[in-house]
Amino acid sequence: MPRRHNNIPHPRSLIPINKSFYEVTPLQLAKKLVGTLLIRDIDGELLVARIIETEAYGGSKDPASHAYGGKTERNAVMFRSGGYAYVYFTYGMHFCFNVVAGRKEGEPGAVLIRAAEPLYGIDVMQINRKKTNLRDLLSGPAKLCEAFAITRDQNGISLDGPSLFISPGTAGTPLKLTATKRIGIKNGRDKLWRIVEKNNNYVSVLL
DNA sequence: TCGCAGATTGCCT
DNA sequence: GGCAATCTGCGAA
Repeated sequence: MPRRHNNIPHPRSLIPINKSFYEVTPLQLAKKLVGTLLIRDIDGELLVARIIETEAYGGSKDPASHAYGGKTERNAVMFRSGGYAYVYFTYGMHFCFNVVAGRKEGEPGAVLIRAAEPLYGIDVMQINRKKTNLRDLLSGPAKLCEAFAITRDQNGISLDGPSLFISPGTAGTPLKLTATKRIGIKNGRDKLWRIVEKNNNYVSVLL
């Protein structure tokens, strides 16, 4: 059972975070995004989850980033200013959802949303995932996309609603974060750019 | 609980 | 043609 969050407002009252929130470096944004709420509205069906694990990519020189080596059609969204969704397809069957970071157009950077804690619309997530186990519902970037029905169609959209946006949630409350090495990459392994919320009962298995 | 193999498309060299 | 910011099922311990 996920623990309860009594301090979280009703989902219908959630509003998108200001664009300026995203106008920082990828690493800074990766830390800021932990504890915020990801909201998805699919034809009136509301899904809400609390982000608990992220990874930073990009900056000026990061060999693990899709933007390393220059701009292509695939990674073009990463070169925009902050606050856009960068969704890519990988391993022939999975989508991954990123939040573009940065103030200036032309400087690539993004934060991969790796895991979240389901709060509202759990039944819809279970249907989308074809799984009922709560612990496995959003415990990975591709799982999260499947549960939230995020596909190529969401690539490049602005994260200020209404179908997909991020809300402050418990942001501002002090959180205990752990920085570790990033998962599933070949280059740039030295960087501790994976951010995980510590002492989270729901996701402690991921550490 | 842990580790490994297989799935399967498209991007980039 | 190689390989990827992954997940799942299965078998072993």
